[in-house]
Amino acid sequence: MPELPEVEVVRRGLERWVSGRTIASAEVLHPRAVRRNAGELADQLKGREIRSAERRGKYLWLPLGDEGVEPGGPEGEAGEALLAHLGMSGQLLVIEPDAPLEKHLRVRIGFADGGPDLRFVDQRTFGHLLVAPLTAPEPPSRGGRVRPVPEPVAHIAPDPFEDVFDDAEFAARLRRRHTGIKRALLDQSLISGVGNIYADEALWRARLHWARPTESLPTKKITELLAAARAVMSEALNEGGTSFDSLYVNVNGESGYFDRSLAVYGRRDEPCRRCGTPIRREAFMNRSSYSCPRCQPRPRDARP
DNA sequence: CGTCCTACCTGGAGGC
DNA sequence: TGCCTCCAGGTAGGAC
Repeated sequence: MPELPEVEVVRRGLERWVSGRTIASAEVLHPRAVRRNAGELADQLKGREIRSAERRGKYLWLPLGDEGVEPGGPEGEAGEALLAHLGMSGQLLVIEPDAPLEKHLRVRIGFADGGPDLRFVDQRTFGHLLVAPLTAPEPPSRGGRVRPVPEPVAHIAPDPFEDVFDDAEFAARLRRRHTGIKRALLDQSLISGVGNIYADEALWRARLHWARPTESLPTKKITELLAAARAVMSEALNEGGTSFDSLYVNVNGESGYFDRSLAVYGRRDEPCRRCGTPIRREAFMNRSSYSCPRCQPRPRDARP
C-alpha cells in the first residue's frame, strides 16, 4: 500500500528515469485508469517533455513542457502536469518497450528516444493518471514562494516533509476537530501522506490510542505525534530507497518494504516491542487498527 | 459546513 | 477440487 515513503521512492525513480524525456505515445488499456480523461490522454501527452517529478503526500506529478502548445497562453500560465495517484496497488514501471505486457497494465507511455516505457500497472484500479493544469494550492500558505500543484491536489494539505508544513497551524486545526486522532491523521486535507500503516505506527510510537479525541490533545502530545510520523516515514524511506538502483520503479507495497521495522501493523497477537503485551487488532472504518493494549490504552472519552 | 459512511475493485487466503 | 466469504484500503461523493 503506497503511502508517502513509497510514493517518494517512485518519485525519485521517475526523476531519474523519465525526466527530460519526450513522450511519443500514450495508450490507455483500461478506461478507469484515466477517469473522465478517457480518449484524451494520448493527445494531451504526445510530443511533450517531462520536466521533473514532484510530490505532495501520496500524489505525484510530472510537469510537462509546452512543446506543441501555444506558449504563454492565458490558461497555460502555470502549465500542466501528468498527475498520478497509485491508489492501493498502483505501480509505475520503467521497462523496456519490448518487455511482455503486464497482466494489469492500464496505461503505456512510450518515448521519442526509443528508451524504456513508463507503464502504469494497477490490479485493483483505485489509482489513476490524469493531465491537469497547475494552479496555486487552495489554502494560500503565507509567506515564501508558492509551489503550483495540479488542480485536483489543490485541496490537499502539505505533507509533514514540506517546508510549507506549519506544525503550529496543524496543531491548532487538529484541536478544532471533533473526531478521533486516527481519522484526523488519515484526513488528507489536514495532513497528507499518512495512510493506515504509518498512522498505526506513529500512534504506537507516540503512545496514543486511535480513538483519542483530537480536541483534548495537548500541544506537547501533538508535537510528539508529528515527530513520530516523520521518524517512521523517513526510516521507511531510507529502507525503500536503498533497493532502488535498477531500471525499475518499485511501488509494490507487498514485497519487502519496511516490513521488518513495523511495530504494530499486521502484528496481531505478537508481542509489543516495548512491553511484550500481545498486539490487538480492532475494526476501524471498515478496516483494521493495530495497537498495544498496554502502551495505548483506550481513552474513556474515545471517539468512533 | 463538519463529520461519518459506503462504494469502488481484484485476487489471495481460508473454511467446508 | 471448487465454491463461498472475508480481507486489503485511498478517496470521491453522498447522507445527515
